[in-house]
Amino acid sequence: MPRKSRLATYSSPLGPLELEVMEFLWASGASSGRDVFSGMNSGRDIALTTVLTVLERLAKKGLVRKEKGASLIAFSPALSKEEFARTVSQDVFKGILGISSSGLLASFVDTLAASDPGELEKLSALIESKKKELEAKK
Amino acid sequence: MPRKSRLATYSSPLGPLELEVMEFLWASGASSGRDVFSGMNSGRDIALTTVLTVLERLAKKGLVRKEKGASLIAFSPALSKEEFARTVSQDVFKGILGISSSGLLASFVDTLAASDPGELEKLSALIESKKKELEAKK
DNA sequence: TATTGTATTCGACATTGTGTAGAAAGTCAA
DNA sequence: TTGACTTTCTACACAATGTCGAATACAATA
Repeated sequence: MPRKSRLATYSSPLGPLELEVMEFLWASGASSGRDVFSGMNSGRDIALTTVLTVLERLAKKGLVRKEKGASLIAFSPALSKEEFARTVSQDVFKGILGISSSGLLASFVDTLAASDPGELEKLSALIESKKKELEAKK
Repeated sequence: MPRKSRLATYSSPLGPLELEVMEFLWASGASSGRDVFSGMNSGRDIALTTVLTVLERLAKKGLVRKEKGASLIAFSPALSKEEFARTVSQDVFKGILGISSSGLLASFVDTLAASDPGELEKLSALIESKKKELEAKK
């Protein structure tokens, strides 16, 4: 029997190149394939068609919108960077929580602190308001 | 140029079958290949060798230890479920933080609250102690 | 010892996702 | 019509994973 689906736990929706393309689109908004191609100054030496293919696949995944502009076709992100991150992290968290929640929190706090200590404050605030929210619901 | 590495962002170390095997090992501790095979009552109809192969690959990845017991070879998890989750989440968090931190926190809190509200308290505590720790370092 | 019945290892094939890109077809202005 | 550029098609490569059968190794036994 062939394989059914992809990973059950932490979905990994994008490869490096795909992510690079998305980054460009998030930064620049609607762009033609060529724009993306020349704009993405990845160290690499990629062919135009490679970028086009990636764009196409991204569109198939619903991450990019493809619209015919005046003459050229324009590609634009279907989700903002934040929405995307949110969607992905939602899945990821669920997957990891499914495996084990203990230790996870500590890990999260550590990583966050290492990357941007200021965020700890925000997180505190979020927790407080979430707690209130839960109280209210009760 | 061929591809270099796997996903740059959220590594997804295990497939569904592999995870199933790990779950079994975490639950049962050291087991022979056959034990795993018959113990994993996955709905599926898998061959013994399939399980063996997975076990083998898991061993190659360092997630499973392979030891010759009395007669049979025994496989045991090289990391506890918690250690594993911690390792994975570390990577995952970093990946996602790299993409976008805003929204991520809210998402995390939401997911956590939905899965186990009690954990919010723990998280608060962790943040507090982390903040103190950072203070001290300064 | 030769036989039998597992245990373990090897090598293979299939599928999917991603990187990569040339060939072909389409479009439009000069 | 021609030429340059755009867009689509088709294809190859490679890694990860699921999936096994064949071959080999072994150990207890007839």
